Amino acid sequence: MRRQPTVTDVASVAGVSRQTVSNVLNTPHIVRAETRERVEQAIAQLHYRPHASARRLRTRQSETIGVRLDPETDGISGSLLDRFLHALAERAGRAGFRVLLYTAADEPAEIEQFGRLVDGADVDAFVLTSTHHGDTRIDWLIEHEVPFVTFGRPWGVADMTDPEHLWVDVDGRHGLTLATEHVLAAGARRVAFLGWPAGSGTGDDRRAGWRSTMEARTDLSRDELDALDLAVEEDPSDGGVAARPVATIDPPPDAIVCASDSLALGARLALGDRVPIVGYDDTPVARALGLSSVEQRLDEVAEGVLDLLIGAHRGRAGGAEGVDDPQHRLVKPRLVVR
Amino acid sequence: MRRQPTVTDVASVAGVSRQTVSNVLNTPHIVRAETRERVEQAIAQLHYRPHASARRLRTRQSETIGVRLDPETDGISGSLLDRFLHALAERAGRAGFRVLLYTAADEPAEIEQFGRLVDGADVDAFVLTSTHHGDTRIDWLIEHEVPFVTFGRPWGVADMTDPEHLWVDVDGRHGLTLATEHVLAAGARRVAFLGWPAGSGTGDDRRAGWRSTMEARTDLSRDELDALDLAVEEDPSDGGVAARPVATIDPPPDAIVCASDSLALGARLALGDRVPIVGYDDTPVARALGLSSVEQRLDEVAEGVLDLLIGAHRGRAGGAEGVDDPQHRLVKPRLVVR
DNA sequence: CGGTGTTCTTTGATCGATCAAATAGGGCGG
DNA sequence: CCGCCCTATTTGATCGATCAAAGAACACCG
Repeated sequence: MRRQPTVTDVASVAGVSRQTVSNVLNTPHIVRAETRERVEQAIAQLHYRPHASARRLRTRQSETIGVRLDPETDGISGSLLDRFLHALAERAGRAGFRVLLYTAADEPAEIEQFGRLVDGADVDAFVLTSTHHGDTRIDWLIEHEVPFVTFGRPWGVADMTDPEHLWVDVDGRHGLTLATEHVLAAGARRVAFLGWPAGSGTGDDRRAGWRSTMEARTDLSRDELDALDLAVEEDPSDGGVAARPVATIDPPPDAIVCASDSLALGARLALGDRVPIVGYDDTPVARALGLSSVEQRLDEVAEGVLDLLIGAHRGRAGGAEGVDDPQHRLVKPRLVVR
Repeated sequence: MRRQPTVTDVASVAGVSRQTVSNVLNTPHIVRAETRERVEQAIAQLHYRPHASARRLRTRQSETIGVRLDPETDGISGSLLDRFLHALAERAGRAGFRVLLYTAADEPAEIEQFGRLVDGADVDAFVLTSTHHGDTRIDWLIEHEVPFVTFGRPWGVADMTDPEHLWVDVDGRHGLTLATEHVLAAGARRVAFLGWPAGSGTGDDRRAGWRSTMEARTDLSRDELDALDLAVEEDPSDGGVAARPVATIDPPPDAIVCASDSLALGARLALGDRVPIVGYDDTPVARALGLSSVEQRLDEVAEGVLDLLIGAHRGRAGGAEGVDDPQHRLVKPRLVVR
């Protein structure tokens, strides 16, 4: 590893000054075309690459996004974060950003990390993935004016439209509408929903998608719907036992739409392939079982996250033109039919 | 975000010079205890944190490890990388290192990334995860003297003991020995192996574990063993169809040990729970199905990777004392019994 | 008391880039 | 031909830390 060339080296080869080289890299339009070309040749000839740390020291921007890697590796949906990360890293790379990982055991530890990463100019924005109501991390970030975007809506009522809190989320309600309409169109009438107990924002949102579709498209009574609405506590290591209740619905439902692939797997183990089942997340499990599943468009989520972040980063909120709510974005999921 | 305090601020509060503050942070033992204490108080009082980019510019070390996020999100074992990453990020954090993600569509693109990240002083070492025989990335890194460690052995014969190529891997052979002995101890005699076609280093290694155990512990003939040795091409989206051949073994085996949880899922779908099945990787799928599975100790792998990297980083190879081969480390997996 | 180490601390230079302000080179109207 | 403006380029200072070497303080000895 011999010494890297610097702007000064490039400058002397091109017969210009340091600053002109810098201008070619950062504000090419102010450099005369002919000069620019000479500099670019010198850059190519020397294989010059700017020294990122030096630039960051001066500009006070790291162009790096911090993402916490969740400790939760249990649950079949674990690979979701993985896919999201991949989409994020890829798009970030294209936009000239890097993604730095960090871990933290709990919220105070994570806030400690925020401080370290921000003060050290390692990171200039964060993406939070597992947010919850009353999240102290969000308060800290807002208070310290550190840009951030969350993947996931804040389910507290007032927070949802807070313009300081940028978020991107997937429209789970719409996802379950798609799933439910799909099985209805295939001839089912009594479609059951297998989800989690009320109280989780995400779960309730998905349930609402099923319920509203059933109300609109079928003539089932309120009681009949209640009987088809199953809520189970999920335990990733129970071998699908939690989903057993689906087998007790009497008479058996024509189809089942689930709030997760993990629940879908449980239903599949309890019922075999007699009843059509639709999962949620389109994980490898759904693929392996040949189940239809609602796919979260993680690439679009990642794109949204970056749009919002770059918008905020540039001082103004919002990215794409013509979007009604430039601080928040709801991505429509897609049904993968198998 | 008001101006961060700098070493100079700390110095003036503590009544010492910049360099003394720097010494307190980097080489505390050369500072007199009394002075050190005063400086530490000033640091705490001002909430001073060193500016990482400034330090990196001067020291030419980023204390950051680059890891590529694999595009392959298919396959049930997808979450493996996720778990590895988490373990790596966590341990790296403790050792004062950061983990930077990058993506690349193919090998040339990845090598391009190497250049960018190294020249920009963003990263000073890499961890490679999906290596293959004749990997050009490895040649590049060795040629450019960039430290790296691979998770996974190079299966080429000569490469395996190359002292320039540090690697950590999991002893898959041992894993299948554990799995096979487990089902034998439970009373099985004719234990089948469900794996991939010969040619993949990892797959052959696992097969060898099964085969050698069967040869040592049972009186089955060579032909009988061949009949129990199944190799199938795996396609993550086939709904477990690839594994169907397990149902055709005649007479049916007493148990099946698999080269992956994904294959185990296929076997499970083909055979139901009549036959004990042992998977590999201990993914959420195995947990959900209640299957025993061989667990790769990813935390130990991550630890090994860091040991080797830090060793190489400090100029001498190797980490822990008393390890016979300081450039390579083989982690013993563990059988999770369910 | 001067010389000679030791130990601890300070000073000046530097890493590689960008910022801010100054300078050169035209073009053009008066 | 001068003055003015505009554009393209250069110069000096700076970001926040560490390196290398010089300086101060003190003890010990002949």
